[in-house]
Amino acid sequence: MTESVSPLPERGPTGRRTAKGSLAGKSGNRVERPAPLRQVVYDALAELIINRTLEPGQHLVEADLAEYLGVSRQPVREALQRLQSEGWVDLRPAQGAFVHLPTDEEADQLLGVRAVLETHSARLAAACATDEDIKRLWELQDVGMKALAADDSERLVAANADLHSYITELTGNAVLSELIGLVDRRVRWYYTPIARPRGRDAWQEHAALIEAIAAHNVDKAEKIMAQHTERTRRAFHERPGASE
Amino acid sequence: MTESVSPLPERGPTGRRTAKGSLAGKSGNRVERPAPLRQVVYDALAELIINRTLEPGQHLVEADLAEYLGVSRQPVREALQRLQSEGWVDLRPAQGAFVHLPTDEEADQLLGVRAVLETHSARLAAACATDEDIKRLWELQDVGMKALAADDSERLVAANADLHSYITELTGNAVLSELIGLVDRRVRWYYTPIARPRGRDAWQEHAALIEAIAAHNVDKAEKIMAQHTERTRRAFHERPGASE
DNA sequence: TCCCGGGATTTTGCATACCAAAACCTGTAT
DNA sequence: ATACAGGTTTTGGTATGCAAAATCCCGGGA
Repeated sequence: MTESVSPLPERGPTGRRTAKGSLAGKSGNRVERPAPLRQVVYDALAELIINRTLEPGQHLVEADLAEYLGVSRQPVREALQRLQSEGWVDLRPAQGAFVHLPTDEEADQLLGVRAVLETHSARLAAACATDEDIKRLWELQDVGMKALAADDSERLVAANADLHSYITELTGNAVLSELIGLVDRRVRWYYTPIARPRGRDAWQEHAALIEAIAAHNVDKAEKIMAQHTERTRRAFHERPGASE
Repeated sequence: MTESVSPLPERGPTGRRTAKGSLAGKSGNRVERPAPLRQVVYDALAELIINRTLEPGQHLVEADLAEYLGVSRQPVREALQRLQSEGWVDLRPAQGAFVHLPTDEEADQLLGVRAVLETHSARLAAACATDEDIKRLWELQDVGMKALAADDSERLVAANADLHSYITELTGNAVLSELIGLVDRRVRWYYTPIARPRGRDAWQEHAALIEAIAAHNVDKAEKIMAQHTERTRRAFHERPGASE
């Protein structure tokens, strides 16, 4: 074998020809595409982790998960790696995946980062929200108040996530939205146990926040969000069972 | 086949027994472990993308990359998926990977997020830096000044990344460091073309920043970092070839 | 000439099978 | 109890096959 490595085949700068013609740029109702299996597996595992079916620290064996989900090891491996990159599992070399054990310190750091990102997000949202956006915010607020009245913890957490998520989308900064999405989803995991006691205050703060955004008062929106996220953080530390 | 899906095997709450005894918590000189192949492939591809061997928009064919790197398709797939999650490539379903085409808008959004994170990072760093840390910061500053004098663009970008990265580590917030690491690495990709003109000013600002951190003046450190990152953003927009 | 359409080709996504190395577990001898 | 030796489990990687989807190519019709 004297042959050296073969060079990468030349495929041109764009690989394929670029889209052109009258349809370019249209949002387009894409044809329905079945989700890749690795994505389905990812969602399934994330759900199992969030609802504590898979307990923190538990060893996840690829073959078992594959059999359980009725797929081969490949999509399971790929899902596990993504779960690792997003902090849901730890992948120990030659040992496999373990459901991540969140420490108090880590949760605090995560809540700190979240506070920074959400605060900035509130400022941007206040700057550019339209009347339509405001209307939608009040609708989401209403969903949350209903969940609060029904004392439904799960729906409450979901509504909270929806509201925060919608605010981040208002910013028009896709990078920021995506990052907050990652952080918030993990925060949500830690947050569940304090959702109930924190609920009433939190949703009052939400109302004040929406008012500030509606008034395009960027400084006020920023300040309220900073307080709101800081209080959530404090609530986490004062939760029953927190290590003092 | 009347058998339903089998339940997940019970493996106990922790899967394995937890470490205990006198060695618990020690940092431990781990035995040398060869890097997983997927990691090697990831690094190799990231390098090829950063140095523009793989051009933005180019179609990356798994089989070709695998042959080029002398590995099978599996580690290549896994590396590509991680590259996607970090914004280096776009993975289009049933079409494969394409080197990400950064748009001006996206770069701006990224620089915006970076500004927020780095600003917060500077504040935390100023609050808790030790004398040792300060010494190290000045050393890194020195490396940058030398690269500036030598007019070595590549080393300049690297030194810049090192300095910023070290500041984020000072915060003691691992989540924040990791997030900034992700964002900064992408920023660095866009940043390279403006490193030279921005250089002299940037390193003067670095010096002022280190002084503020050394004085534990959190507000000043925050303000300087905010200005610093905002000016970098501005420099990007005023770069030669920017679409007005 | 330009557009359209159908078949050949390429590439992905996933399944299956297999293997070496590493880590783990267990039972035995000290 | 501790240490060791051998068997088992699990990962990480390779190779291969295949269906579905997307692309490409080419020839015919407007």
